[in-house]
Amino acid sequence: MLTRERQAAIALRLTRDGKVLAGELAAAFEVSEDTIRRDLREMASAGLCERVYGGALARTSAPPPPPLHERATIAAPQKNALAAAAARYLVDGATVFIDAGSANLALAARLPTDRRLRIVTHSPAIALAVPPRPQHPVTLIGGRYDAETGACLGAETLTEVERLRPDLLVLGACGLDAVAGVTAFDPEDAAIKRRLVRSSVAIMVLATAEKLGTVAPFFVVGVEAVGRIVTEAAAKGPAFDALGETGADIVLAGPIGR
Amino acid sequence: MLTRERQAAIALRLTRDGKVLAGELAAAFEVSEDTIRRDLREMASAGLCERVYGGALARTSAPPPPPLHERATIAAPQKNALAAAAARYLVDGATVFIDAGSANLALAARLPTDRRLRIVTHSPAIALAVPPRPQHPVTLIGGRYDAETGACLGAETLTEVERLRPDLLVLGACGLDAVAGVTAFDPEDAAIKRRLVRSSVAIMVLATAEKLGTVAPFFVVGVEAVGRIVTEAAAKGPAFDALGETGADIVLAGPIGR
DNA sequence: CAACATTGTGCGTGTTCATGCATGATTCGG
DNA sequence: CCGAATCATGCATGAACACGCACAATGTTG
Repeated sequence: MLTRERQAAIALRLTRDGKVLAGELAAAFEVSEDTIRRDLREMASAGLCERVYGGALARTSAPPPPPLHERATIAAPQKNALAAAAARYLVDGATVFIDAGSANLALAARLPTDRRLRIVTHSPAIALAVPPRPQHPVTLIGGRYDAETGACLGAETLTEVERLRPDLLVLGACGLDAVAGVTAFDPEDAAIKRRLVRSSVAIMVLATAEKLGTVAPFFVVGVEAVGRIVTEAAAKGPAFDALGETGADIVLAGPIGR
Repeated sequence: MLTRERQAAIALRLTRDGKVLAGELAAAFEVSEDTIRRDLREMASAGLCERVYGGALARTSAPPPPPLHERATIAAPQKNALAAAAARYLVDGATVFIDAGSANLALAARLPTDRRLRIVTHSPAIALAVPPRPQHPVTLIGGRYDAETGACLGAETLTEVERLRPDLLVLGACGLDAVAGVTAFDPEDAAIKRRLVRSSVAIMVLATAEKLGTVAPFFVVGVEAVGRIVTEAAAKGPAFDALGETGADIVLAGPIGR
């Protein structure tokens, strides 16, 4: 029996019984308990189960996706490169709505200091990320705070958002696909995004390579409405080519220092 | 049995019974009381229970307010009387938005059968309460369901709501005061209510006696915007008199059979 | 083909953990 | 204020554990 095969069988038992015992598994698969423990350790570090004394438990509740400030630390170089590339398209004097998202957070942190930009956001993390400078005043839209998306959502936020007419919307995308368009994980988030799209003059999306070609459950807007997509050179592939045919202005971000 | 498993079982008993006894648990799980005490200590430090002499109590953080269908059973005769009085003001052919609330639920259940009324609501309970009749078509507005208020709230709901122009809004009021106006317990609920008020032609509020003169945290609309208030004869008092001076049409509901 | 790297496994060793018991302190109820 | 119940703490014990090492099977390179 292959190791991966055995681990898959353990995962099956986990979902079926909610727990597994190390000794039990060792007997069932005719391997030593050490091997089982190694399996469980591996699976736990991959987030497939919770390791406890005597065995392992199935991951209870929803596997909590890392909050925004943690997402910001993964693939940080790529996101900084995206932000640097996107920053070139922020025109002096514009009112820019920055949607929630880790790539957008990077943009907020490295706004070009040589241009005046009025920043509006419904994400507290982004509001905090903008370095305090007189040329970059920040307006934070409030509402019911949702830790998952890292933004304020709900009816109150929507009411505030619809009063805005930003020159540029830096839209966050949980998924970006030529056919499915921009999609989001949360229905409330998607509703806010849709409203933002309607009221914004121009739209720009920052998307790391792994977002391209992926689809999240809730539709926001088609790609044809997005004027500019900033992504990585590493993203080239079928999904990238399909996006290029939609007419959007695609900007490739290289390493920062280029 | 795994330690964590046992603690989960204890947590289950806690939520079910509200309390647990150390000796009882020791017998049930066939471990020493020391082990149970260790469990309870651990759980208490994790905030899962409150440690007391002899056992532990469930964390009484949020006292769960009774859901809508339970609130409907308290003061039911008064609410039915309000509903009967309010029903007289539903004009044939009107589109009526019925806001969430137990008094409004009573109204939905006893709509006058001799008039055609297009019912719109964002409360599933109210949609279900309307007896299925061809002259009373029901439109349910969706969104994120909130069990506390018994209605759909959030950005999606607001988006749908603002497309409506109902002839009459039967507004729910958590508090009704001559000075503070109509107020609500939930900010999201209040935001939806405000939008409904803006788009409705006429507004009617059903308020039991105990609502009069009370104030909830979130402002919805001043009393001057409410065209008709239906309340109980038993409500007469200072708060009632103050309301009368605002110019609203005050309707007193008597016992049903009068 | 031979030498080498990689991987999965089992075993030995020392460590950590869960548990029950003993002990003395604390709390409760009368 | 006293006895009984309950508790926290320390300790002993055995089970479960992580780690390092050896070995075999397999794949890789020269």
